[in-house]
Amino acid sequence: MPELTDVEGFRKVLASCARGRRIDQVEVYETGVLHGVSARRLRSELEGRTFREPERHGKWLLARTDGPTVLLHFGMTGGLLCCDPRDERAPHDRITFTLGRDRQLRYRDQRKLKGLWLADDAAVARTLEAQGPDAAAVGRDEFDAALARRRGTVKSGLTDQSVLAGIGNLLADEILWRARLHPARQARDLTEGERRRLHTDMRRVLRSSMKADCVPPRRSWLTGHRDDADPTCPRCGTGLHRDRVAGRGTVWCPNCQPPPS
DNA sequence: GCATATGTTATGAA
DNA sequence: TTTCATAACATATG
Repeated sequence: MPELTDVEGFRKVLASCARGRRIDQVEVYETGVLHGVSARRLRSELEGRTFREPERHGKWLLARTDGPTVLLHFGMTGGLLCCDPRDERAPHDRITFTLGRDRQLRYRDQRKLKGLWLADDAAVARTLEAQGPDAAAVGRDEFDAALARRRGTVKSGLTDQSVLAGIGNLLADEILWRARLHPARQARDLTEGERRRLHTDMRRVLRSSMKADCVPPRRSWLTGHRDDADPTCPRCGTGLHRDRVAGRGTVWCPNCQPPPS
């Protein structure tokens, strides 16, 4: 699931569930999601600490404490839940943080593609250095500059986390459809007007998606049609095309999004 | 068995 | 140096 919008939802879960609360107990059920830290050290570094205001950059969630920061990445199937410690554990609950008598934060992940890192401020900075500006915060000029110097397709530019942080496969298709740009257009070939439109529509898509904590599968959106057996464009009724662009399954409207010439 | 899945990264090639 | 496709990672589903 997790793109910027989903991770922003997890940030809200973390803030409302855990901010200001003391970590009484850390339980590791699957060490495969730990990176560069043992279960023993994770426990000893975090138990007794208090969660502070969490932050997000792109698809990274920064769980700040009064000690080290827990960096979380959710891969394709990860999530963060606020539970009661007495709730039955789900098969894919990998790490739990018990916060007092009636709260437990759970990192749940089926595929274990990513996971948790324990980081001091310098390590946090190193991780974020590799990331482009956050897609939900980037201004038009910076967005413009990043795309104008980018070679390759506009879709690969949007989804490259070192160019722009937070856009995944679903969001990229939705944004390009909204801006009426074919995903295989060369980023450098976009006119200034097209880049401006792309920035505006990206902000629109992100704002609506962040309200829903996901890319909403509404029937008025591309995402609401992409899994149909015979999908059509909600704007013009034309049959949608599907192919591989930038290495990912990509859906677009051949009428609204004219191919590169 | 095959292909697919909202993510990242190592690898080799263009 | 950048960008591309591909495979790999681990798991589920159609």
